[in-house]
Amino acid sequence: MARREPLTREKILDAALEIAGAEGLDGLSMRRLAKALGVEAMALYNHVANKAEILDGLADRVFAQVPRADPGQEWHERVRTMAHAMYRLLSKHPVVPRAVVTDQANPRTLAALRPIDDMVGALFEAGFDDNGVRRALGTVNSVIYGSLVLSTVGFDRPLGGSADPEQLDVIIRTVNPETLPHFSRLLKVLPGSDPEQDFSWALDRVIGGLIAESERL
Amino acid sequence: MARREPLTREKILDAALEIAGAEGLDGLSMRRLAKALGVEAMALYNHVANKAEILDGLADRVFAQVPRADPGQEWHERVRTMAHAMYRLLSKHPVVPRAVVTDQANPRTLAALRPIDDMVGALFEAGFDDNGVRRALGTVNSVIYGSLVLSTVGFDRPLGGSADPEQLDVIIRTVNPETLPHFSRLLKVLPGSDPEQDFSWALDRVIGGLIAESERL
DNA sequence: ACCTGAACACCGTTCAAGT
DNA sequence: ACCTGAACACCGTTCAAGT
Repeated sequence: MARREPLTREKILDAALEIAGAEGLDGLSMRRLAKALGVEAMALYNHVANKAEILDGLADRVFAQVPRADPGQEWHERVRTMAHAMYRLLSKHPVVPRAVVTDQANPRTLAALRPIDDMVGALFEAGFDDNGVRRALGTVNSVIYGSLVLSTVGFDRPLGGSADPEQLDVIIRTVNPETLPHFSRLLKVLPGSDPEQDFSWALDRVIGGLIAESERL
Repeated sequence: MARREPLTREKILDAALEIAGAEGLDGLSMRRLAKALGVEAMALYNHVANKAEILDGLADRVFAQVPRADPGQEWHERVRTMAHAMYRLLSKHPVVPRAVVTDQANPRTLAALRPIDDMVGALFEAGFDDNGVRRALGTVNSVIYGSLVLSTVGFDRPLGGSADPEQLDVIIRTVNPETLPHFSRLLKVLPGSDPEQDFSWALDRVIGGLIAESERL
């Protein structure tokens, strides 16, 4: 009846990542997590301070998987490669961007901050000054996180999205081409879209803008 | 002892916007809202179906305040003006972008969709085809929502931000210039930044990218 | 028509008690 | 050292009952 091995922080994070993957951030509760580990909720507090520490741990794990940039590449190639890697990893674990943008997770281990440091390094190499790098980093981060959170929401794939074709159909009949002519035209091409490809397009527009700006320095 | 006037949907939304403004999305509960209105929580259900309908109502109200675009302006001026107006309104009511990106709100009244329709119209005028408009809209939306949610989070203003200078100080001592050289250099210019100005810069980079793309069509 | 009380099925977290 | 039971202060929502 006794557990063979006692609980550990690592086992808790393993289970948390799995539950969050299957049931989303809202499905990840201390009680639900404890049940998956065959334990009472309060046992978790022997290994983590609170729920925030668990979410930080998940974020740390995911960010730590972003590969180092190749220093041989040009700065804008490095930015593109890293932004892509972050997007792909975070889209595999949507709980992390969701926790980050709602301020529930705030990764701060060295491994988690390393990718940001590399990205900042690339932007300094582009010739931006301190404030320029802050703005450029903010721009890239906005596109990464904005794309991630909006792609899991009925918004830029508005009011239904490809996830629920039946509801989309209702919207198509609801949105009147007389009152919302452009938007209703757009509804036709929302189902067929690939979020990662659209992110890639957005990122290229942003990096194009950064290159143009860096050439004026 | 009796309330002079009975509860209405409008009064509920007024109170909800005020509570959310003062205490954030997490502070806005049905029980808390009812208390502010001098009523029991269950009374709210006579006027709204559920909490989601309240959040939709808040989003509808805010989006409905975005002014129409001036059809005399060039398409990219219209996109810039509208994106700015949306950013400024949404930053005044942070509960709305937060509810949108977490899928708790999904505005769908005509008044709320009108600004998007205008934006889509401007992008069609730029010469993009259906899929191009979808990607361009996604790019602009990502920057708007990404900037909004990250500016209220300890992230692009990382690990503390200007909101808590004491914690920022701790981070500056924690982030070792030996291990995170670029990032630690950036920490110095995070406190002095203005989120709206940084958004404006990001938006100009994006619109620059869209203009360049439209000229290749 | 509108509101309330009691209840259901949940939360995160604390604390004393058990082994 | 690690885990549990009971409790506290919350959630959103339903439903029968009151006026």
